[in-house]
Amino acid sequence: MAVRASNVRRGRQGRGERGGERRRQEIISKSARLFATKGFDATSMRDIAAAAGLNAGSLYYHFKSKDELFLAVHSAGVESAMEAVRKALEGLTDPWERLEAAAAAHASALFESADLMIMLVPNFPGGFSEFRDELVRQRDEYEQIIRDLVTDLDLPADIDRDVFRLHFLGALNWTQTWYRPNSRLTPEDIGRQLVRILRCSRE
Amino acid sequence: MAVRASNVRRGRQGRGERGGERRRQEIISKSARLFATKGFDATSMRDIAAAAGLNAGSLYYHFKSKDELFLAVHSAGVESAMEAVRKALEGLTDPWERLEAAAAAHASALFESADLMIMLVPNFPGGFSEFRDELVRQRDEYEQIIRDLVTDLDLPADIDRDVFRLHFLGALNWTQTWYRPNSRLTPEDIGRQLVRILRCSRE
DNA sequence: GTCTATACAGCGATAGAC
DNA sequence: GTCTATCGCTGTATAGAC
Repeated sequence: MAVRASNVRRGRQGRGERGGERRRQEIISKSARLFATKGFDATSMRDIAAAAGLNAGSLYYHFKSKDELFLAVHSAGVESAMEAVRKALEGLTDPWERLEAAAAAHASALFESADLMIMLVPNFPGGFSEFRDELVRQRDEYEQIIRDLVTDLDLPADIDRDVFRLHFLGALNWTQTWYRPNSRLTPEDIGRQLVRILRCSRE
Repeated sequence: MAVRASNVRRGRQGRGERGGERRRQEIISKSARLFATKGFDATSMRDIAAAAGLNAGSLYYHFKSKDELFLAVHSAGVESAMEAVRKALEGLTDPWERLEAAAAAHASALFESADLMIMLVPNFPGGFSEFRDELVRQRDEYEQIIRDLVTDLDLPADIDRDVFRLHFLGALNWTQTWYRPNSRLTPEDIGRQLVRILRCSRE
């Protein structure tokens, strides 16, 4: 049975969670950046330890395996994206405006929000049998938000809403592959452009 | 200096290329499937050897390194996609019709064309300093075809054609992540739907 | 909670027989 | 052209001192 996302691996230490939790967050953050840059397989625990200023063995005090660390990173990334999108939607009522705000927030989260991304997870690492369900569950929760946005859209009858949503998220996530900062466009611009492309001349 | 794509690693054996070339193709094909399924790093030369019915060491008669094998797979994938798209464009003149045909061909190639895909290559494997330029060159050659298609489109002035192309290819390539055969839609359907979404009410 | 040291598996690649 | 055997290295993960 899958674990609740936010409660994954908590409370190992007796009660002194003050500094330990910060350390844990630091590891997650550094791992996220490395996973996103080099890929999961190409990132070694030694790399992560070096980035976080620990020795390799010490990581295993906080996470009992590399896969579990990945799960924590994924969880943090999804949660951060959900929060960003929810916040961006506040007060907006026009369906296309809402989609545009979500696209901008998603794109932005992909690159800027601290270091947590991995929305993508093109193919989940290796076997991963134990955590696969939990990863899928996390992603589905986020996708539901987008699904609702698409439902509210006024689309021609011959457009499949599922395909629309998947292409929408696909284009967005793929930006990871080609977008580099210090371009003339910000991530927000990229997201908004996408919605303008999808929206076309409609009002 | 980079090697010509099609001539990469040819003519090792004296002149008996009859069976050897078939073997080589078989290895490329099986590798492509494995790379696409498990990722480059997670696929070992032993995996490939097993899939191709060889022993691990024998692979190095055909390819002098794993990176070089990847290059060959990538090259075959791009060339196959280019051919499919070029063929699909034959005789078509309407810009949106041409884009739709290209999308269908691209999506189809991603899943069906033998087993060569890896259009994607989200981030090229590891260091790859030696082959990187050649990989980028191969991809650029294909992207130029799409670029030309987008140039011919009649788009509103506020739509950036580069962003349009990248989102278009992004959505298409991302299908790899979610599409599974025996869905109610074929890859061609997915591609055509995408163009219909982009096209919207425009004519 | 972090360190050092290390076990042990799996990788890419090579050598040499056939 | 393929096999077997193996080298050297790097990876994850663990044990035990501090």
